[in-house]
Amino acid sequence: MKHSKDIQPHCPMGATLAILSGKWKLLILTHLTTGKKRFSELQKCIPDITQRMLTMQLRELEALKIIHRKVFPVIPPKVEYTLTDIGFSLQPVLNHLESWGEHYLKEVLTVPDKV
Amino acid sequence: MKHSKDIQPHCPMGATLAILSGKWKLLILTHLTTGKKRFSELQKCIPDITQRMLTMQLRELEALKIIHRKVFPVIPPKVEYTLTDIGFSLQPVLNHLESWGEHYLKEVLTVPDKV
DNA sequence: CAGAATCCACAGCGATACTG
DNA sequence: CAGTATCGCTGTGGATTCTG
Repeated sequence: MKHSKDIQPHCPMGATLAILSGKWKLLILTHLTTGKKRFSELQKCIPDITQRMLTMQLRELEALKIIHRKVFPVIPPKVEYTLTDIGFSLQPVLNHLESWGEHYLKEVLTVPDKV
Repeated sequence: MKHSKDIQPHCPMGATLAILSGKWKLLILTHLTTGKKRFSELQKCIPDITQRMLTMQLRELEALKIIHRKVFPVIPPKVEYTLTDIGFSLQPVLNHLESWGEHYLKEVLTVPDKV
């Protein structure tokens, strides 16, 4: 059991977490739900990410079959990223995560936090 | 923006992820959904975790108001951990995550992975 | 344009020993 | 029993430079 990236077929949670872990995957996924994006477009959407990280996370997501990478053999290079079917099926999950997050923040910020 | 632990009130996703990140939080949460547990009980439930890590993750979850820590001032010490209301509200989210994970694993393992 | 390669800092996690 | 304290490894992510 080296790190959390190892996906065991027996552990759905581990698989899910492997997909959601990483600092930028959520952002990338979110932006891809609005349609296909080129590498440079993603960079604009997520200004703080470096090329290196964007590349790495995209490759991971590709290996996990969450996104598809379409390379156009042209000069200058052009690559388009799209969600796969499985990738799209993540959307409701992400929404659920987000709506819970809102609920959580509201609750926690409401509680007077008695020390 | 140092690391992903920093929760911004504006980002529900970030909050949610901060809660789910960490190697053991899911396990701990899962075990606590079945009722209150003492420190030593959690250790038995999760044999591979070290005291240090168990302590750390529990403290994080406590700070995030996901669990409650009840200390009994007795000798020997006794501490009970329970889920807070917000902690309990996480359950459906976790189930959703898990069921998607199952779906995902089934799909991905099915696809012949054409290279 | 879309990356690959290299170098590096630091957070996460683990092992072990000690304590009220 | 339920923790601290200390040490160290390793992986993740960042900055920068180079390329087809």
